[in-house]
Amino acid sequence: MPELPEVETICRQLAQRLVGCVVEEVELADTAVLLNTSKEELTSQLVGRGFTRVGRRGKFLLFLLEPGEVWVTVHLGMTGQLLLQGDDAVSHPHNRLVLRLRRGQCGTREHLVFRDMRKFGRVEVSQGGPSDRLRSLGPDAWEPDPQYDPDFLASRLEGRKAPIKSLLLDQRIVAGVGNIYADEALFRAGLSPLRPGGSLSRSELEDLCEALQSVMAKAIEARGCSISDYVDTDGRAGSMQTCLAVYGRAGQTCVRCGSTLIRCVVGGRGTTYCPVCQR
DNA sequence: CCCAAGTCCTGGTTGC
DNA sequence: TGCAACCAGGACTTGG
Repeated sequence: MPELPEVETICRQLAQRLVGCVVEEVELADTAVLLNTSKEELTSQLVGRGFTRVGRRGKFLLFLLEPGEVWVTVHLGMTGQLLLQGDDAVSHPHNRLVLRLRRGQCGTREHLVFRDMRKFGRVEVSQGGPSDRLRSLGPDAWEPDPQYDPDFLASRLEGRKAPIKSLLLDQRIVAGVGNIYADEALFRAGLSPLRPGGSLSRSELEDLCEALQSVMAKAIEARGCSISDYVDTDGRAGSMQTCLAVYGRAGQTCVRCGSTLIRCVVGGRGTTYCPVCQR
């Protein structure tokens, strides 16, 4: 389940290892991964161009290729993986797209593999800028985004009656939060996931802001959370799953007060929280 | 058979 | 009354 920390981990790896590689060949195994992009467009825009920059916005990965400012925007969906493999790359039933690359003039061969079991991931090619889908995103729920602060959160939550958990998952409000870190941040902030978004006080908003930042920072440090399918570009798991206080722990005891953690459904999403610590 | 996930879409409701 | 904003729920996908 790639959320902001998992995508950031992948982004950092690819920024180091993908820049300087030129696309030699495109192997598309499933046209359904393409969004607003034809198979012909994918090939003609990528072959012969080189990666010059790798970035992230929310849960989206952004790749800039030159010459001609060609952008590739990737969303990993639920189970998407981006793997960087050498000549030992092998075919796999869930490989959707493979870019065969060459590093430098006569350098080594690499393969950038987009693998996705559940088929929710998407790849989009565009010129002059990344995907239009980025336009509706709120600021990243993480420190480096200067727009992200309690004031902004307050303005977006004012008057909202939907549960705060659902609003945190709305990428138009803040970007990068998924089901795992929404539950974890609400636990850290001592807030019930069921609270109407507009009912949070100023100090509660500050706590929530701080909780999101601290949980994101810790998860990035742990190189992500490997609950089900997530791995980094080398296929290695992260370690954040061992640090989770509530997600996946329904029926177990609260690490803070010892009460039994409750599971319920909020906005159609499984939600775990402590009925004593979170009010 | 149902569950999990993230995003998009739809249809119904609320509030100005 | 009309309209936009809001909210809930379903579709999509497939292995466990």
